[in-house]
Amino acid sequence: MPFLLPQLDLPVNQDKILQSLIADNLVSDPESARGRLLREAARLFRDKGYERTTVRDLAAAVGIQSGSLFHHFRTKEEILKAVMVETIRLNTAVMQAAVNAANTNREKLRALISAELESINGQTGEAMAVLVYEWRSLSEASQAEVLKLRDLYEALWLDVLNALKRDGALVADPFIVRRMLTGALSWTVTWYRPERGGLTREDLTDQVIAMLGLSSK
Amino acid sequence: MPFLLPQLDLPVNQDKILQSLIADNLVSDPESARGRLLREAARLFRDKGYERTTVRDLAAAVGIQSGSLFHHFRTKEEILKAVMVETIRLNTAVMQAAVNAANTNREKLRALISAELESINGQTGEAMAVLVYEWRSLSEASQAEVLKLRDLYEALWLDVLNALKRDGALVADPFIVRRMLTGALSWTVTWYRPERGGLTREDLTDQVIAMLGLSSK
DNA sequence: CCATACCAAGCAAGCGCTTGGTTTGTAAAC
DNA sequence: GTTTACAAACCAAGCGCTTGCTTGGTATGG
Repeated sequence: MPFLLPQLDLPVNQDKILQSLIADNLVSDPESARGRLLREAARLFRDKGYERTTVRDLAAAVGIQSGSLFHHFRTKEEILKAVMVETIRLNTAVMQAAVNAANTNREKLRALISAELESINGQTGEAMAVLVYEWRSLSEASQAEVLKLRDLYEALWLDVLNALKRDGALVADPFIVRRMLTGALSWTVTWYRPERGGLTREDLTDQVIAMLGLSSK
Repeated sequence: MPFLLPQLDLPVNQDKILQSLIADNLVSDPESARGRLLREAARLFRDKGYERTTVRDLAAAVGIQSGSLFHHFRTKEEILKAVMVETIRLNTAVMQAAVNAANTNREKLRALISAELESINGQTGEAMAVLVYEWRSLSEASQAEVLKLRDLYEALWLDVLNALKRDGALVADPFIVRRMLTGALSWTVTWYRPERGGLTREDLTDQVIAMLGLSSK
């Protein structure tokens, strides 16, 4: 399957990937007016939900009047869509790089799990939570657009899981495992607090691998 | 730990449990005006989200005027809370019965997984989805109330998982496994469609057990 | 007779978004 | 090097509508 995003050098350099995407106009520069708004929007949408977040909240978060928002975006929903689209673009590129950097299928899966945990609980965490939990606030037309991008992302996982199934390392169905992992990993956003508590992201990755019965064998 | 809900006969009879809870005034009769409203509210809250669901929507769903709602509930939020509280009461009782009906710890875990999948994807599915995904729409005071009930529910899981850990059947940390399972199982509501597709609930339970490396050994 | 359940009407507040006009950054024209 | 031109970015004000909820009154069943 052809993959259109640029292939990047190893090891995974998240900042380099970001710069590349900004250059291609696929993601907004976080320091631009648009980028700052999207980051604040992601935070507000996650904290209060899309519906409870008003355009006045969004405007206040970046220090402008509510009406001025509509100079940058035609509707409030367009802001939500932009958060989702840019997030999924960035994360697909990062995950792709993580997979490329790994050698065995086991390592690839570990890289995917670790990278997704980082996506969910790191810098892009707010936006990832929005992507997962505000899905139904998007119009159907927008859902279809985002879904196409999401399919690319999911293909990364399924390739690796299918390979592990062929190897005999995985017993359960790859589709189902991926769906279970989607739920399990995205749910960490509700309870995992790496800053207070000894569990590092790598520890958590180990736990997931152990849960799947794939520990270092 | 004392458990205050009534212990019921085996095998698990969901209807009997429901009748018992209705008698104790812990859950509304689904055929009463209040019960019908709560069922419709759960459906609407899940489909459109709490915020997008208006009191006019809720009233129309049971065929009354919007103002008349406030004869039964003081605020819209009280409706959300009632949906959550009654759902968690019912499901705790059902799960408790399911655990009691099983003999080994492996069977108990299987019963819990199967029962939670039933809760999420069966009759009470709408309400369970609301319980999971509309949490932040509750005021903090209400959250604290519901949290107490949820702790009872979670204790059921942790007892079984801790026992499996002691047996050596489980490698990963019980707390983490439970949280992963919470995410994974509740996420099924977004993709699992038992009616169209060969995968039965028992099949899905098998897959989860297989994923955990606990298959019939 | 009276509480319970409801209706018809509408209020105050907040919502997304529009409008008309002003400031600001930039770059060519002189 | 100042002037002119012009679009992008923003403000102040508010419109039209929907929201959760209230009010005063009317059926209905025991």
